[in-house]
Amino acid sequence: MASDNTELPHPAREDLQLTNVLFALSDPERLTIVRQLASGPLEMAQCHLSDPSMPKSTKSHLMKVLREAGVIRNESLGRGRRLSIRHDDLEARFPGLIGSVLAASADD
Amino acid sequence: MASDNTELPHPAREDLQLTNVLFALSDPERLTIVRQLASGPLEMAQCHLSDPSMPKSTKSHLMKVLREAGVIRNESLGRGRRLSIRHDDLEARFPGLIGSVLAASADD
DNA sequence: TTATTTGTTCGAAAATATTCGAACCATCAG
DNA sequence: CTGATGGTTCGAATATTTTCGAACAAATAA
Repeated sequence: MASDNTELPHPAREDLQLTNVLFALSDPERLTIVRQLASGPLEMAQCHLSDPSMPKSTKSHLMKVLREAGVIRNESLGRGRRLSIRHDDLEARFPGLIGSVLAASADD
Repeated sequence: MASDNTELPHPAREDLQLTNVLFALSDPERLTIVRQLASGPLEMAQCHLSDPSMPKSTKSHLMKVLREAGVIRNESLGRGRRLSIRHDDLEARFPGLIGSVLAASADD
């Protein structure tokens, strides 16, 4: 095959926009996702939402917003997806930001 | 007069929600406002937006979102309004957050 | 091959946010 | 009092997000 159809587009580090990142993190459901990824990469199927009955298309959309903002990485892995926080890129562009958000969201 | 009609409601420190704060900061125009307040309180009339022709009702609405999220304080002062960042409250609830946002937004 | 698991994408409906004029209110100057 | 300045609030139009079913696609299991 000529191209890998399963890889999704990710913004380059230098294209990350602070307001996009803040917006992506400003939704409780999306923040829940990011918190689960804080301790390390996770397969999407193991990443649970507050509402377990949420349709997969909605879950996919939440991931899309986070990915397009540059908050998470979404790679094809076997049958599913491997999700991870783009720590290095976020830290390089917005030092301390993701850390303070995660720390603040810890005590809820 | 029995009550001061000119004072607007502000959420208490313990009621500040991280996602509300992130959302308020996720708009470029609102972030511009907050950046101007970073160096100290400002009278609203001296707080300029990127678009100088923006109607005052729109400007007032931007301030409302920031105030209701608990990011800024909006007090009546003489004929106008005195705006300030709620540094202490933000720092108490979300340590380091506002600082990293301001630092990240500095180099744009 | 066929079926199952795991997700993405599309399109339309519903929910939210934004924008802005008009009306209104308070303060200060004259 | 009258007018000018500085701002809030309301309502309606517009724009953006969110939600979710249906259709599709890739990888694995049987």
